[in-house]
Amino acid sequence: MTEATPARRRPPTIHDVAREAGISRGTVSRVLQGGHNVSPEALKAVNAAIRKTGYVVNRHARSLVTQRSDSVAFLLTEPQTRFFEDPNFNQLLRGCTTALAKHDIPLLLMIAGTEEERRRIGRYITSGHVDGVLLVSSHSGNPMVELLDEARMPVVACGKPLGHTSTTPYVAADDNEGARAMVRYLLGTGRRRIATITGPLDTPGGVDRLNGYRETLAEAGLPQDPALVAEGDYSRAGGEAAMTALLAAAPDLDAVFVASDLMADGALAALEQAGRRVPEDVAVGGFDDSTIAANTRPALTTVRQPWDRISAEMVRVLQSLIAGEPPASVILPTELIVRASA
Amino acid sequence: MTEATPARRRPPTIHDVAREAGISRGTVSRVLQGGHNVSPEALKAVNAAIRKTGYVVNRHARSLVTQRSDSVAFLLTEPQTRFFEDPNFNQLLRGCTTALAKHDIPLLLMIAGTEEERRRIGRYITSGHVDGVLLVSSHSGNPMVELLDEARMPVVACGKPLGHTSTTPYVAADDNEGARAMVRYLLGTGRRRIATITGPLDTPGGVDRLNGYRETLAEAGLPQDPALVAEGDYSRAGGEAAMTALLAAAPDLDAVFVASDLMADGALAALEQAGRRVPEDVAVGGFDDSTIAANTRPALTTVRQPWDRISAEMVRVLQSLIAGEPPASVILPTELIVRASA
DNA sequence: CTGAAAGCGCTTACAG
DNA sequence: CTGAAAGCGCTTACAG
Repeated sequence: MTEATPARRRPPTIHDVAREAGISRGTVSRVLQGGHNVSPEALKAVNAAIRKTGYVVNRHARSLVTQRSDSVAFLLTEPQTRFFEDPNFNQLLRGCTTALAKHDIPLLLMIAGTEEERRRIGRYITSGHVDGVLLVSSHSGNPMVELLDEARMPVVACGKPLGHTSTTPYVAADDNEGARAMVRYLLGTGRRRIATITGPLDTPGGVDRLNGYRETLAEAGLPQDPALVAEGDYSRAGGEAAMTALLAAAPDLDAVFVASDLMADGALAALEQAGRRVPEDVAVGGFDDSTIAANTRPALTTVRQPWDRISAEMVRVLQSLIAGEPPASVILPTELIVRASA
Repeated sequence: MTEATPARRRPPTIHDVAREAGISRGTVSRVLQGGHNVSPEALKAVNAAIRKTGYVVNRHARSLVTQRSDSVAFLLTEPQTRFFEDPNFNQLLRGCTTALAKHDIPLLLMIAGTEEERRRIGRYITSGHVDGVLLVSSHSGNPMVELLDEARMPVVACGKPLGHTSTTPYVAADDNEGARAMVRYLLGTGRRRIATITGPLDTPGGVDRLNGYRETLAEAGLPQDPALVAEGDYSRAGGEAAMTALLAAAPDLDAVFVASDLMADGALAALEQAGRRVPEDVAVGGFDDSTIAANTRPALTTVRQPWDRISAEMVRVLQSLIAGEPPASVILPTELIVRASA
């Protein structure tokens, strides 16, 4: 209150740099673009002038002429609570932010929870305020997918978007093979009555992991018993409920493959409640290797999703899309992490 | 691959709207600014033209002349892993995103984990690419605080920044009173050997909650026993370790006030390990009322931080700062949530 | 390799 | 209340 607040000075412009370097603004700009067609002396003078003036490019001015925003939206379309409780979400968000930062591209976080938000965000995105979209949504029939597709927006999804005619490129872990690895491991430890708690069956992780489970049992010559399959919703409470249901339907189960760590944590609670020891009576395998996996009791044997690679690939694919290259999806291998629960 | 990709059409400009409405671009712009000094007929014609053309303002062009970016940075300066595991972080991030969205202001997520990131982000922010900063950092001596202060950047912190000469405005829950309410509650249930697991003592939540604990015991005429105080680090593992240490130092404790739910969850594990029943032998009180509080066993009695209000207030204060109003911090009341653990 | 100039899409005094 | 015009800070053909 006592000190006068000096107005923030206007930052130096390309004009200041040009004057300082004693050359034209066009040449300064050329240096900024990579220094092609610029003499070594000019290059040197400009760089010195930039350092001296503390020049930083004005992105608005640049964007106005290039018609690119050099920014990217990270768009959440899931019902809000779900994803904001999911430890995977944080890893993905952090990974994408970091990967983009390396290219000096800011990430705009957008949450399209309500219909109104969807409209506003749709308008914002399709008006050229971002160059592309990192799309996070797992449930099928997401209206944003169609909208973005029609607007010809470069989009890459996290996980294969289900229930669309459009073919949005995506990046995902190999859900099927991850599930197979886990079930093979459980079989290898002598388990024969292996149950599963799936993710929602309108999500790729729900479907593909269930298929991996089924195929592996079939290959081992084991029967498909409907009593051994329960659908969860990726929440802890959902995992607990599903486990309770499984114990009622198939009291003789000796293992359970759970399609997410969070649900597995809930399953552990249900098993404890039922007086089953883990892993002695029932082996429990999770999926994700999220931050909670090492903290469950017992610590969770699980399938690691390579979130660092997933987010890095999402950014890479999106940038290639923005550059006009044709789309391509990528599937990344998972890794079995053995701890105490199986 | 088979279909030709039509180039994205250039969006309509203010010029298209003006032509459509049969008036000048200046008047269109005035309508966009709120419609002051515009005749009802012109207003109507412009609005119709906007609808017809599907016009959306080009923010880059606008920012270029207004020298404002109409965007805000959400800046994380904590060692990355810490905050990305903290359930509070998600609530804060979601709340801020939603509150800003109502003003049509995008949130740019920035993570300043490494020294290099700090430098790059500092340059980005102080170059006018954002109008203000929502700062998340709890540990004292954060170098970004000084930097932003020198650059005269509008910034509001989540929680009082410690160890700075600058007086960055902040928004926080009433940590002291929240701790008092919990300890009073524990006293009210007859507990007399009440321990505490604090947050890091270079964070406001660490200090203020400890003070609230101490003051309440003193007011009740109880002695201050150093054996009843252990410092945690806001992590689950830290809570577990601290609880184990407390049990060794003060085996007769009958309650523990833990400065975060995550640490309380760890404390519950340690208590179970030690064969102490909760709440019969030891009452456990947490802090935050984060998403995990209802899922611990037993469910956690805790102090709710009003994250929705905190994030809404952070956005409000930041906007008033951007508008040139003088700074003001705000302290929000907490609420005691009684569940099963105490 | 370099400079002069046009233009990106807006806002905002300034006259009227 | 309205239009003409200047200008925000860049990039990019175009000549040379």
